[in-house]
Amino acid sequence: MIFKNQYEQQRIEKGKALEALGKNPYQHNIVKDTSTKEFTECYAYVANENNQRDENKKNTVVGRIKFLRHMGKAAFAKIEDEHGALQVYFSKESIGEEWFEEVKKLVEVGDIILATGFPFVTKTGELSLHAKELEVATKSIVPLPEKFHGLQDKEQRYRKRYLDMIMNPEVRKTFKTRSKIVSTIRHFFEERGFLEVETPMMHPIAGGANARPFVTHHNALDVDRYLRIAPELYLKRLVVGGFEAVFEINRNFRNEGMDQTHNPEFTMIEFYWAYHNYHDLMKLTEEMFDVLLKKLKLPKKLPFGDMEIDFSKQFQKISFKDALALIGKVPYEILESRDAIIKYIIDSGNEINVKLSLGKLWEELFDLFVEEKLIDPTFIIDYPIEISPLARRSETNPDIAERFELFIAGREIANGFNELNDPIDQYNRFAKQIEAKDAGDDEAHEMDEDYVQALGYGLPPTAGQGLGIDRLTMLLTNEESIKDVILFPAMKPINENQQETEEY
RNA sequence: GACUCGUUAGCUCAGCCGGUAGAGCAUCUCCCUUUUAAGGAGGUGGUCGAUGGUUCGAAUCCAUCACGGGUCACCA
Repeated sequence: MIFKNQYEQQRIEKGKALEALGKNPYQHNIVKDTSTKEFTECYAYVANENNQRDENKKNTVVGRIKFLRHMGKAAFAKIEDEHGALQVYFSKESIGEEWFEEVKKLVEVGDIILATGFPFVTKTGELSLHAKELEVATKSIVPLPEKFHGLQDKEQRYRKRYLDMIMNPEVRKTFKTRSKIVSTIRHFFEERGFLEVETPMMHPIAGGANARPFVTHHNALDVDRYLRIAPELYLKRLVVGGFEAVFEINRNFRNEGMDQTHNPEFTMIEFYWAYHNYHDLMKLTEEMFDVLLKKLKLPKKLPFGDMEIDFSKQFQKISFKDALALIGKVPYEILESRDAIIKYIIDSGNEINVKLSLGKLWEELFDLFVEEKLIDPTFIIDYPIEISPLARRSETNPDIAERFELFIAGREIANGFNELNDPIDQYNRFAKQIEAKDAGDDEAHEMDEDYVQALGYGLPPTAGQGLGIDRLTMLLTNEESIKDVILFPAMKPINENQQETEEY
């Protein structure tokens, strides 16, 4: 039996008692004509009326009881709906003696009630609804957590997000903001002529990023499929096909560790823009942040944790190499020497794999000395080619990719580049990845011949970018854990031995 | 994966120099017709995350396991 504790049993009995009185504890066809927010806004004038009430008005409000105070022959219930809260007053006199006595016994915190009556202001000055009718819309069986401290336990908050939402209104606010972020971005791209598309989530080859994929099996075809780690290669196929500006906002899946900034499924927007370059992308990204801050009514000096992020100036642009020297304070003169870099890293008290190539060592230096210092929005440009397998090579410097990443608050937020569209070069880079894979790098890209084939038909000059929606949301809602911006974050199932499977 | 902290009533927590459990809120029974975490009186409720061990005796000490938080690693 699921509802086995004494409180739940008691509440089930109360539901039955309501039924015995001819009151369905799970009504459906109830009519609500006013939200708590509309009620408080509409009747603000009542405070100025002579007797502090307007008995000519009649409204029906529905909400979940969060507080309930019985005072003998009268009672106050604070009800909450999606947009606000309202105090409902009812008494023996107002709803009838018999029903009042039943309500006293059978209605409690957690229940969803419907109250009909007129607006008035209490002695203490709170605009309230004076109920003439009171009905139970939904009887709640499981008691709510304590009213003052609410639900604190993070595990319960993530596992039972619905309860978290009932108890913590700011959680609802965060997810509304997330929704607004997504819709703002969607409109931003649509307005600029981008076409939203949906590409496969199940891939025969996991490509477009360096990550371990989830594997599943398609029975009818008897083949394994990989949950996508990135939509990149499909979106670029669409550009080959003639869509010159496309975007997709959807989930990626990566079979890796979880922490404050990583969830196995996370949301990305990727967009591809033919006949544009990565400088256009950076400009577009700045515009997008501008629009986002305006839409969300956020200040240009955005607080985040104990930082303040300055969006009032143009985003800084600095090359990868300059960032190492100027921001990371790594001496310029060691940057061309693998041995010198290795020595520098070890001397600074860090461990390093001495087999790494120069490009990978630069990446290590960046992660160690630069990334966390990039608080205000900063584009790092001109990446080493060998850590950019899908990016176009610079015409002036073959070691450099025409690529940027955007960092804010010490974190990577976006990654964009001019797309590699030379099919032969792409084939060779895949081949190199295969070698790495054979050498034991299980995150190296796989050969995707169909993709190379697509490039063979001609991918126009195109710039493409990916931006993590979850991390963006963290930034704009000032949340420090990705779990706080994902409605149902990944959690380990509770041990089966401890679960009961008795029948109800 | 490593380290670390945590898991006690429905919820929030105390107890942890070993002697088989406490508070507040909630719930139950009363009183109370303008309360704001309402108030007053009295009650119910817990195999102290699980399994072993040490001990005359374990919520408390030890070990293993489960789940969670944090840090690190992995990971863009």
